[in-house]
Order: sequence, then C-alpha cells, then structure tokens
Amino acid sequence: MPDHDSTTLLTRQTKRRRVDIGVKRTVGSPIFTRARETLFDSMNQSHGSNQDGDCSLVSHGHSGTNSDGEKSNVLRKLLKRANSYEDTIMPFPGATIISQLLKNNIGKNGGSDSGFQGSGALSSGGSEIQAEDACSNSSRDQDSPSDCLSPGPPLPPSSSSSSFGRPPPPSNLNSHAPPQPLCLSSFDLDRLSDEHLRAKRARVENIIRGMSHSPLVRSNNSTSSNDHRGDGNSHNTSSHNHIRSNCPSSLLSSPGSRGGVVGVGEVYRENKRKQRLPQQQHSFTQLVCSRQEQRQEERRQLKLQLEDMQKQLRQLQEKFYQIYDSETEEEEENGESGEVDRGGEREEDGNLSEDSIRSDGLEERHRDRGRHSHDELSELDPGLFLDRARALLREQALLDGDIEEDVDGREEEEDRNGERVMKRRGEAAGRRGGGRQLAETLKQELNCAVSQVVDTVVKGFSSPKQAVSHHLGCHSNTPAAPSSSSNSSSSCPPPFGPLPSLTPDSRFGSGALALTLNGDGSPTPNYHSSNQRLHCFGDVIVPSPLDSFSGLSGRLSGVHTPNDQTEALPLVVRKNGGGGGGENIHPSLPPPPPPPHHPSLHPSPLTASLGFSPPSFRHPFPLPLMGYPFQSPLGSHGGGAGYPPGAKDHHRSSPDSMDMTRETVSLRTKMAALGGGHLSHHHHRQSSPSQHGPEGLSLSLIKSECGDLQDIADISPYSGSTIQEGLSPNHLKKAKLMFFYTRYPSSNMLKMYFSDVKFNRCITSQLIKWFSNFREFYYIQMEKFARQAINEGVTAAEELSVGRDAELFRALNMHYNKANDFEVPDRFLEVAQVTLREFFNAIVAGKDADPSWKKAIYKVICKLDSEVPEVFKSPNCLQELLHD
DNA sequence: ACATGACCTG
DNA sequence: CAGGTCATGT
Repeated sequence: MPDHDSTTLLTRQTKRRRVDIGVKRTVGSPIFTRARETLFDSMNQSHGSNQDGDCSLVSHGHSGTNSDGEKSNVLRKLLKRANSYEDTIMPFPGATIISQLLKNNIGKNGGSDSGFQGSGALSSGGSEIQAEDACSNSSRDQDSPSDCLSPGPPLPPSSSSSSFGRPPPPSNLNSHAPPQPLCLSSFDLDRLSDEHLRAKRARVENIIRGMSHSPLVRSNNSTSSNDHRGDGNSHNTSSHNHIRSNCPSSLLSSPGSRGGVVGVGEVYRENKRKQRLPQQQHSFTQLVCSRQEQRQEERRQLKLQLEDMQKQLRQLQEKFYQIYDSETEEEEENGESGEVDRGGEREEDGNLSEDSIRSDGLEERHRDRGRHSHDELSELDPGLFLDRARALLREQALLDGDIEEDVDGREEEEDRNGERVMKRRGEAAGRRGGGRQLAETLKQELNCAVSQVVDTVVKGFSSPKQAVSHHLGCHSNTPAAPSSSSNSSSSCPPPFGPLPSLTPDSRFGSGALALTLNGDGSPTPNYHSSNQRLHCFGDVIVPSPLDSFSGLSGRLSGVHTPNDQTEALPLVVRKNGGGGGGENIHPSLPPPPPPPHHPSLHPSPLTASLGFSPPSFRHPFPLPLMGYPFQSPLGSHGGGAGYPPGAKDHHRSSPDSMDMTRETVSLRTKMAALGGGHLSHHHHRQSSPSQHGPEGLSLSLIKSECGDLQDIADISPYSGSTIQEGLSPNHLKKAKLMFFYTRYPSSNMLKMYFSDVKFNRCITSQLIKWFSNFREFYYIQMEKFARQAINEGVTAAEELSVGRDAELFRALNMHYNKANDFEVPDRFLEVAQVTLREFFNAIVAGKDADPSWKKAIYKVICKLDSEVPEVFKSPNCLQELLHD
C-alpha cells in the first residue's frame, strides 16, 4: 500500500473489509485488512450525507386548488358545454339559474349590474375568448395591455397586487387595477374608500380566483405549467393558460397582449393534441356509444339537480328582490345621472373590453329599463353567468362590508368594469346602510346556495367525469351519465366520497410491531384524489384509474412477480424469499407480516373485496398499460410521480417536493404526467373492480401485457409518458419513507411500489442505490450512537432504547423524513433499537475487530423488514400519507 | 456474465 | 446522493 497519510491508509484498509449480508466478503488479503483494527475510521463522518442539499425549486405552484376550484370548474364546463357541444341541452338549468339569479340581482340593484364582469378568471370559456380579444383589442385603453399581462397596474393606487398576496390572474387584474382613481367630486374621499374597496375586492377576487382554479386544469397542464414557470409571474399566467387550454372553445387568441404567454398556451394545446391522438387510437367504438348514452343520462340528472338548485336560488332571489326592490327603484333614478358621468371612464379598465363585449347588449338593456325582471334569462349567454355570479358575489361583499364608504369606491369599480350602471347600485347600497344586516344575511344565504349548487353539480358531475373522456370533459363534454353503467365504479363511488380512510394508525399499526405492517388492511387506499384529478385526462370513460390501478398493480406485482419482471426488473429477487419468511432472530420483534409478497398465490376474497382486481380484468386492450399504474399527473403528486403537476397542492406544502434539483428528472416526470392519465383510464374502465375472473389465466396475460406496456411506452412518446421514465424527488421521498418499513427491498418490491415508474436497469439500480445509501446512513448512525453509548458508560444493551425523542431517532427521522410529515411506524423504532443494540453488543464484544463484523448485524436487520403498507403502492401515496 | 451490496469518494 | 470500486453469489 502506498504511504499516504494515515487517514487515507486507514480508509483504504477499511475499504477492504466488505461486509455483505449473508456473505462474507473476503476481506481482501487479511494482511491489508487487518489494518483496520481500529475502526474508528469506520465512523467516518465523511459519509454523513448531506441530504440537505436537496432543494430543488420545483414548486408546483399550482394554484392551490380547493374543492371550490373543482366545483367552479365543473360549473364552467357545464356552462361551456351548453354553448358548444350539446346544444340539445340548451336550456341548461345551471345557466338559467345563475342567469336568473344575476338578473334578479341586477334588476334589484337598479339593473345596472351589467357592469360586473369580473375577472376573466371566472369567465367561462366563451367569455374568456372575448376577454382575450378585449385585451388585444382594447387599444383604446392604455392600461389594457398591462392588465392582461402584468399583475400590477402601474398606477400607485393599483395596490391590487399588494392587497393580494400574489398578483391576480390577468383578467382579474383588470378589475382590480383601478387605473386611475376616479376624479369625481371628492378625490380624497375616493382614496379612503378606495382602500376599503380594494380590500373587499381582494377578498372577492380571492374567492373567485379559487373558484377559477380547477383541479382539472391543474391536472391537465400542471406538468407543463411547472416547466413554464420560469418567471415569477408565470404563476398566475400559467393558471390562466390552463383554463384556456382546457376550453378549446376559447381559442387562445390572445395575440398581442401576452407575448411569451401566448407561446405557452400554444404549447399546451399541442401537448393536448398529442395526448389525444394516442387516446383516440385506443378509443373504442363501444366506448363512444356508451359515452353518448352516458352523456344523455348525465344531462338528465344534472338537469334535475340544477332544477332543484334553481328553485333554491329563486327563493333566495325572491328574498333579495323583495328587500331591495323598493330601494333599487329609487336608486336607479339617482344613479342614472351618475352613470352617465362615468361612462367614459369605464374604459380605463381592460376588463371593460370583456364585459362590454359580451354583456354590453344585456347591460344596456338593463340600463334602459333600469332593473328588469329576470325574464331575460334566455338572452344571457352561459358565458355570462359566471361573470354575473361573480359580480353578484362582489356586490354582496361590498354590501356587507362598508356600504357607506363604498359609494365612491364602488363607482370606481364599476367604472373599471366598464359598467357605469353599477354606480347606481353603489349608491343604493349606501343608502341602505340600515339594511346592511339584511344584506349580509342574504349574502350568506346566496353563497351557501351557490356553493350548494356547485357542489351538487360537481357531485353529479364527478361520477360522470370519470367516465367522460378527456376531450369531452375539457371541451364540450357531455356530462357522462352518472349512472353510466359502463363504469361500475363511476356511478357508485363518488369520487369525492369519503375514502376509506387510512388513518395513519390503521396503516401503521402503532402499538404492535407485527401488526403494524398489516396496514394493508385498509383496502383501497384513497386514490380518490388521484381519481378526481385524473378524469380530466381520460379519454375513455374511466372510472377510477389510479385507484384500482395502483392497488392492483401492487397486488399484481406480488402475484405475478415472475411475470411482472419484464425487462430489467427480474434482476433483484433475492429478498423476497428470505426476508419475508425469515425466522425472526429477535424474539423481541415479532416477525413482520409475511403475506405480502405472494398475494397472488392466495387470492383471498378479501383481497378482491379490498379492491384488488385480478389482473385478468384489466387486460382488455390497454392492458399493457395496466402493468404500470400511471402516475397521476398530480402525482407525484406529491405526489406520486413527480409531483406531477396536478397534485401540486401538496407539493407546495411539502418541503420535500423541492428536493430534487435535477430538472431533467422533474421534466421527465412532468411529461409523463401529461401523457399518463389517459391510458390508465382506458384500462380502468375495462377492469371492473368487483368482478373477477379466474386469476390463473390472467397471469400470463398480465405478464405479456406488462411487456407490451413497456414497449408501448417506449414507442409512443405520449402514451409512454404515462409511466415515468425517471425518478422524481417524490419518488425519493417515497423511498425514504419506505425505508421505515424495509431496509432491504427487493427489486420486485421496488417495482411494485414504484409502479408509476418505468423500470429499467437504471431505474432499478438507482432505487437500489437509494436504499443502499439509506442503509449506509442508517448503519453509520447506529454504529456512531452505539459507540457513543459505550463511551458514555453504558454497559448493557438493554439500557439502550430508541424512542421518538431519542437522538438517534431524530437523526434518522431527519434524514428520511425531514419534513416530519410522516408518522414513523413504531416498528421502525423497534428495528432501530435492535440495530443499535446489535452494534453495541458487537462493539462491546470486540467483534468490530473483525473486518466483516457488521455482516452479522446486517443479516439480522435484513430480516426485520416489514411489509410496506399498501398505501405506498399508490402513485399518490405521498399526498395521501402526508395529508394525514 | 450478471447482479448486488458494502465501502469510499466527491 | 451519485459514481466508482471491490467482493461475492448465482
């Protein structure tokens, strides 16, 4: 050996002693190795991984969508649909309801309501188009361009951005940015009121915005959005684009106003198209037929629902009417004059264009007649509904808040909106100070009603959604009939419905070591989230793609293990047999539930009930895909597969999402996410969850299918994308969490639990490498703490215990569960304690003199692996896990 | 040959 | 955490 400094020498020597589990690595020539006598170096802290390094920027900053967003989205779709596709539905209930409501309000308020056009965010597809045009066209407005593009209006008062944490979506901006404070009578007064107004507006805007962000949108484009978000602004912009992209109807015609953005939009479209093509190829005539049928049914149901809701709304409206009617009339007279004054000013806002375009006609009418009856509903465009609704909300907000002060402020707003008429309302409101409470009450009621309606619609929709093809859903989809028979799942399990909750406890048995792992018990982990998001993609009617998928895949893998290994996978097998069955050396640790690995062998009814569908079911055509659960766009969502765009909610929240810096990975992931959705859907559909054929047959099929799947993935860029080709930060995180259960996962296991990844040698080895690194850190810590304990005078291993507050545990938790958003299973603590004691004993016994002294410990530890909860088989598991 | 894990290094 | 090397097992 060359003489290097002693340190290096030591390390080298140390190196020699290989300690493989189960196999004694010849420690090179004993001569060399023996140098290692003092293993202190083994402690090399150098290894201390600095995992901290992981900090990637991938912020999936998708608008945190909330249920509201979804609802709104659905509503939008419905409305849109009314226009474009299914004309048959023309008298769309929803539309009428809203329109009526709005009209009524308008009328009450003085019929000047036309002014509201709120922000494009809400705008329905149709309106958006107009909005776009407006932006581009609104040459007259100096501000208009800025409105479209930039969040903040140039003018000082334009604190719009300030009022909101982030800049509102372009369209919204318009409304916000009061380009110029109205220089009406009292300038100062205006300013004061202005602030209040802004605050209120901000609130309203937020609400609207929230509504505007629909999960679907996210899911669709989320991936791409991430990619695009280069600039800080992109956040809003991207969301906006998404919306547009979703609605084919809205041609992204935003030529002038948003330079770069436009390009982005186009990109999205392209992606969409690409995605579609493959789907279409796969589409089956059957599906088409069933789809249509479903649509009709869906329509009916929706209609019914809407009607109900309509009734409710009407009642509310009635109240509203009664209350304000008298006032409004009076106000109108007064207001009229005011309106005229401001007429010119309204242009200031870019929004004007939008509103003016679509609503002008209506508004004018309203103005003329003052407030009118709701009769005109028919005239309203569906696109307007949302705007109107928004306006209504805003109005209400205003009312409830500072009716008094706002008179001026309102005027401003109205002007911005381009509706002078609105003024009246403001005035009226001002007068009504007394009625404030009433207004509040009404507001609340209305909100509730609206939300209810939305919910109802969503619910109705949700089921259909699954069935609905991506195209349909996005574009003109007819609502898939909720009942649609085709999807057993679709109709019944409301996606939103309560999931079989896997509470952390259930998942990971807290108390008993042995039991903990059985967590599988929770049958179908909640895939709901994934489902919800996914439907958008699915072209075909897909009930719940991921759920079944993920669940199935896991099981399948277990069952078909041999089969599954198509290409590279087969590599690792070692662990299965040994680990699972292994007799536990340590009595203290009950043997982990062995069942997992070969579930297929013992297909129990239970499994079926749980939702495992035998592979056989799925394999109808798209089978190949089935092998891999596609990562939901969300995915990684947290999840799962890369946080795919969709899931973004979590992503943001979870610190880890940012971990990976490698863009390549993330990009790939994203790409995958985009493509991924549809295929999975296809499968799903076919696989009826409940029914099951003979499993035996399926095995071979599955195997072949898996192979096909991979092939397909390779071949078709888009379809292939469904399965991620790379590992995302989420996967890493997931792997770390899995480490709490298994220190020595087999390649098969990895394949099962990372079913959303397209496995190949690289991936497999990378995953294995990850775990290898995890182990490395784990053992280093163990040795370190064991020695530390010895140094501290601990004499008996029994004195060592690893609790959640132990230094050792904290170190480990910090490494594998940095965010500490995962409840580490007790089992892990047990294992850690055993490990620590093993090290302690070994060191105390002087075994560390043996180069391969760790080998024995490894052997022991590798048998302590426990089954990883089923939840981890879900591509979205991260989200699900972390949510809890 | 291939696959895997430990160990080391950057 | 990725790469590389080494040793080992199949």
